[in-house]
Amino acid sequence: MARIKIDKNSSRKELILSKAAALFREKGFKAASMRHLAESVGVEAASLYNHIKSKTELLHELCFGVANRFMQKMDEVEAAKIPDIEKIEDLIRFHIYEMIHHYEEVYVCDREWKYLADPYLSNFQNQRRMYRKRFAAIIESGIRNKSIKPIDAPTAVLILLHAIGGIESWHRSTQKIDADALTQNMVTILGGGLKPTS
Amino acid sequence: MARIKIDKNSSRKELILSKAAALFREKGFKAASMRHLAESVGVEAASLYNHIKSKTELLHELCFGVANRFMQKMDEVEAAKIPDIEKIEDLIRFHIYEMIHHYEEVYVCDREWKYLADPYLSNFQNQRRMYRKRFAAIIESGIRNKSIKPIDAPTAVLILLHAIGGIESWHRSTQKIDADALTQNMVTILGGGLKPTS
DNA sequence: TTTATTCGCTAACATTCGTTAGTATATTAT
DNA sequence: ATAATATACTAACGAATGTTAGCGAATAAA
Repeated sequence: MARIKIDKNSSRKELILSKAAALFREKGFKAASMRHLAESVGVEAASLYNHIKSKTELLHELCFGVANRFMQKMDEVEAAKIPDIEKIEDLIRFHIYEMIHHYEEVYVCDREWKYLADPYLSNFQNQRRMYRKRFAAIIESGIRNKSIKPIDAPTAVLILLHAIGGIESWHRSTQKIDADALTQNMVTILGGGLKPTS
Repeated sequence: MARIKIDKNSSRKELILSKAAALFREKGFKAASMRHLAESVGVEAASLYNHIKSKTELLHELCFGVANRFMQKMDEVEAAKIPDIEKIEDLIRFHIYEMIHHYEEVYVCDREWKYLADPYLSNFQNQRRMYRKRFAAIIESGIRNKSIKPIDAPTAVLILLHAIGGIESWHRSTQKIDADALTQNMVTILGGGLKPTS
């Protein structure tokens, strides 16, 4: 009956959350069972409920943890006094950074949010819609001042966000180039597709 | 005890397959139950088994149906005597076309293949790896003859494929631009990111 | 040291799952 | 009309699921 081991600065709940992120990412939320999660934590399934309220709560916390970070970044970028194209590249770099350094949570947030229960589900969807609108607004501003090609902004946002989601494949790839090179390549290709062919 | 209604040129199994695609897309493979599927077909769950072998078989057929179409297209494109950049745009257009016109199956193939059981799983993963390799080879050829920017080809493939997967969001969007415009926008952005800034 | 609290355990629960067996009805072939 | 086949039904199965109750051990507070 050994207790869950914890480092300082991380509660038992946080340990469970991080194991849950890894498991949900690997198996998918529905396929991941509390008994699997318990095993990966090193404990019996029932014991988890001394720390968490439900399986869904884990998903809530993971999804909103990620969503909040992205919203905060968007606040910063909007407030910054830099050209639109730099704002976009800044956001792209942030997405890539998050995808690389908080891989499991970001992936889960991206692919498993549909299993959230209302009212969290609607809430999450609204946040996501809002984020994309704000992203598109930056692109549209760039189009108006001719620093970005005249394209359909929502489509561009869609492409950018999903393209970055593709790092998932990179992350599991065996022969991966280093993270900086990856970032540079992505910014080149994605940014290059936006700039006008002068 | 009314039988499943079928149009000519489509067997009962094909009807079940198409309903399964829609259901797996909406709920995810694990969350979609045979009882849900039965309901959407208009029949009791057990009755499905007069037409199919198992739930997993449905996933097999959906995934490999899609995968085979893409492989065949790749054969054609490789054999065509056109510039590399056109090959790539051709593939991009094909991906977009498939995503728009066979939305449910392509989406399921893209996101739910991990629930395939071996040996289908390994088989599918191999095909996928192979497809990307061939795609990357075209890009590398384009780089060698200077018609494409010197970028990391596998990264570019990753971006292209996932970007197109983003049409999923477009498909469910309320205010969607028309399909041709979407295609043109995507080709502009993605193709533009590859061409050298002359 | 005693007391209170945190936490992990076993056992069990009600559901839901994919699937099978067995039977009855509808359609097709003879 | 009769026989054969295809297909839908009800009922039930064993397994797996998320979760709760209740008990004892470990830790922290007094």
